Amino acid sequence: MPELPEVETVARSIARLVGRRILAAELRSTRVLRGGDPDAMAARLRGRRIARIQRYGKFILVSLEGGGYLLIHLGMTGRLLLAGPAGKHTHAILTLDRGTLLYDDSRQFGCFYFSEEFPPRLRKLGPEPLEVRFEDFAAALRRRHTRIKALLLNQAFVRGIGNIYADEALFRAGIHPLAQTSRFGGARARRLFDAMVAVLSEAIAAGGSSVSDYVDARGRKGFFQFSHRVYQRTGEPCLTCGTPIRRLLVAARSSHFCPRCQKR
DNA sequence: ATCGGTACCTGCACGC
DNA sequence: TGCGTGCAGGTACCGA
Repeated sequence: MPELPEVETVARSIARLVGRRILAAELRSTRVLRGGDPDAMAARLRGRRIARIQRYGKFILVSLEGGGYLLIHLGMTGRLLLAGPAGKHTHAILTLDRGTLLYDDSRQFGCFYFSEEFPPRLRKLGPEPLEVRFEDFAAALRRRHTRIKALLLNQAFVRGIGNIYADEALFRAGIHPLAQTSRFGGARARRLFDAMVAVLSEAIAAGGSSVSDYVDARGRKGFFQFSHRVYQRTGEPCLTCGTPIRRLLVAARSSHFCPRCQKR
């Protein structure tokens, strides 16, 4: 579910937690703790005040006063909620001096764990797509030898783009998902960069895409799904030319595109 | 060092 | 009703 715009929306919806103190942590799943010991982590979280909440691509990093971090990734089905009730797939419950924070994730592809050090995983991420300079983006693009769809999904290239926004950006740029990146000239790089910035900005403004069940921390749905032009529109007419939207697998992910508007 | 495929998990929609 | 299949916003890990 959650890509950059959804995670940004969630991060904003929990921004009010800065300054709150964690009174207790109940950690139920070891899987989302990434092998950490639940009791030890709960003990490290207890009593700490939340100093800062930042988004890194699709990760949310909660910095704690006095050191230490809470690293959160929503995976495919993760939710951070400011109110209960806890359910079958609630893996973490933080009781704060005012309020509660729940982490819920049915598929358990996400994570929610305490880290003493700044998480090394975050250092391996590429730049933020809404912050990277065009010149750097274009140069990095030409250095890679792969299919553009796979590259957009590679978090070491740019961080935060997932399947929805990769497909939507490629459609807007008129680029086929199988196009080879090493052959990108300045014009195509520019179109892709502009499309990526536009689609992510618009999606953030819309509160993200609620494709099946995504909601922010206050339970509100996004509405960017109504602006999708290709994602999950297989067989429906292209909004530009009327040609039926096609679907193919790239890097084992569904890719939706218009065979007429998007050239290789 | 990069890649592309597969595994990890649960739930849902669909056809039979 | 139930069962099998395929699909789903994610990343990590395995060989080639």
